[in-house]
Amino acid sequence: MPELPEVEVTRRGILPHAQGKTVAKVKIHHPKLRLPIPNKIITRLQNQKISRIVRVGKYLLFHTAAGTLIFHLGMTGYLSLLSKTKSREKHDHFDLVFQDNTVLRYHDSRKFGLIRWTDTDPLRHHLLKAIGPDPLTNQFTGKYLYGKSRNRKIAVKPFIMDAKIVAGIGNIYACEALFAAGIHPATPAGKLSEKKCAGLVQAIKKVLRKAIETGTAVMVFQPDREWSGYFLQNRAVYQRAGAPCKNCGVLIEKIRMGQRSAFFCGKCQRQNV
DNA sequence: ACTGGCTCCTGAGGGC
DNA sequence: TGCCCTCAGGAGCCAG
Repeated sequence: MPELPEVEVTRRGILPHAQGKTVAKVKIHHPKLRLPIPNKIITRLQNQKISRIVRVGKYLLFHTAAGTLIFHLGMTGYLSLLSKTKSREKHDHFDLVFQDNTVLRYHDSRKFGLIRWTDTDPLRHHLLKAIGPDPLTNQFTGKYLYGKSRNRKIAVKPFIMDAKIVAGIGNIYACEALFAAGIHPATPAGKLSEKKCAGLVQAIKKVLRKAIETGTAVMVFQPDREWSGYFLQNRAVYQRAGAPCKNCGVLIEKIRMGQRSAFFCGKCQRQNV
């Protein structure tokens, strides 16, 4: 599952190969995603230059003079750079063919991804307008999180996974950040002190930055090499149920919260806030 | 205003 | 070896 760090490493990887290039052709192979890929992008993107590629949460925005292509990789989506037309495989949905014949290809087996187009400001697009700040920006502070969490009874884990609060924190990094901050995932969000909120925000930024650094160092994104890296190598709790906590040795627990699994150390992560 | 549950989809993995 | 069942999960949407 591409989480925010994977999306950011994808952005950095494709940047030198896609930004500044002009789209010669758009090919929609399988339009069916979470929403169908709109046909209008074929004409809208043709002959447009990709001026900037920006990330907001887990969304990637490809800006052109005519409008913006909005990408979300969903659960299983990834982008590949191909030096020339390579034979298509199952679940290849979409190609951006640049004037120099390089191809940016979108692959997504579970079809949870999303490709949208907007002629106007993408931040006013209905998918993005209600979204909270990106966690790596200066708008995401302890004070902000403290203010948003007042009177909220929801558990802190689903709270920080709510895109309206903060954009793009998925299950893996929610678990990892809560471990790093020493907060039990079931703690009601409204019970967190201002200090705990500050610590949680710092933990979120830290685990995300570390994953981005690791991924950037590990992944060499170049034509004909497919992007497929998920940075699970240094996880402290995620999918480690039954294994000893790296901090205290107590066995990591797994509980079901809503529709998601939460992993945590019952000794290092407390509800006394 | 909040909260929890449903839904889309397919590959992986476990059990037998 | 192979079949079948269950599960995982981002996030928008909807009902209570």
